[in-house]
Amino acid sequence: MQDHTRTVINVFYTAHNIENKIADALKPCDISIPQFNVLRILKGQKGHPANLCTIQERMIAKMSNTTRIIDRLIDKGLVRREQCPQNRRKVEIFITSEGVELVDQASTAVAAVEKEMINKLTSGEIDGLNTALTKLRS
Amino acid sequence: MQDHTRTVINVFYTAHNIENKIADALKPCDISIPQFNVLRILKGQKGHPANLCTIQERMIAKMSNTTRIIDRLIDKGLVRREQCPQNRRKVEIFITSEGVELVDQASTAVAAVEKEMINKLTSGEIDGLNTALTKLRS
DNA sequence: TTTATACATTTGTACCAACAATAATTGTAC
DNA sequence: GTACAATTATTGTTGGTACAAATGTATAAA
Repeated sequence: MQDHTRTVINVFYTAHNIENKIADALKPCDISIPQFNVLRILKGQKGHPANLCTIQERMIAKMSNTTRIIDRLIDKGLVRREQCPQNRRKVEIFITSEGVELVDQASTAVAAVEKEMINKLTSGEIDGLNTALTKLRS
Repeated sequence: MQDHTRTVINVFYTAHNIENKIADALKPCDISIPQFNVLRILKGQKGHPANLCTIQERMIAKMSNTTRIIDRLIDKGLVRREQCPQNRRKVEIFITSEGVELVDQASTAVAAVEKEMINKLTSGEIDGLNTALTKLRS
């Protein structure tokens, strides 16, 4: 296999591996990674609601999917959706108290997994990794 | 945001970005990345067929999904499926001449994208990246 | 004011992935 | 040789993602 292919596969494989570990950590909370991300963004709003637009900007996925991810969070009672009174095109998403409780629990579990992985690298290696990844995308 | 979270997101974001670039390169060939991977494995068999098992081992996806990915390649006339005469539980997958032609074309396009990205890094950076990624998974 | 354009979100379609359950075949123990 | 387990592949279900088209609302232009 050629050098460039090997490195690309390494990035894929690692990302996939990390995703699996985080998904496993979220399993007791019964939420997916995208659902966790939405909850985390909403919690960061500190009580204020967020439009779909705002949520979308901070997620990797496309807008059209954000609607459906939120549908599932509503089914679970973790968020609430209301039409924005100032601009009725917009929709405001609120996190519920159940949602806050769950995202706190989930964050602890995810942070533990992340730390365990990152601790395998020196701080120099972490810097190098971040620099290389950013260059790859540029 | 904490350091470990930032690095994990960087890996995700980069992997996603690379996937998008490769998927775009495959668009003219009208195949997805998993479909391309199956074709590449079959071409590597150099004329011999491969069981689902064998294909599965070299892919990230689960067995159950490999069946359906191959269904789509059959629809496009790129591969053929036959029951293995020695062990009728097994299924042999053959690549067609149309499949070989397409995978050659696709490989060229993908390799170009990969090279363009990797060329942004020095060979030292590539080594460091590979080492760091492998450590992350270990 | 009517028309056009842009914005914010939703819906439809096709594909991929994880997981569980099932079917068919083969291997093994007795 | 029959009962049971293991292997190989398929199917069903749920959730995620990309892309295109559609809906409803707001704003600007004629």
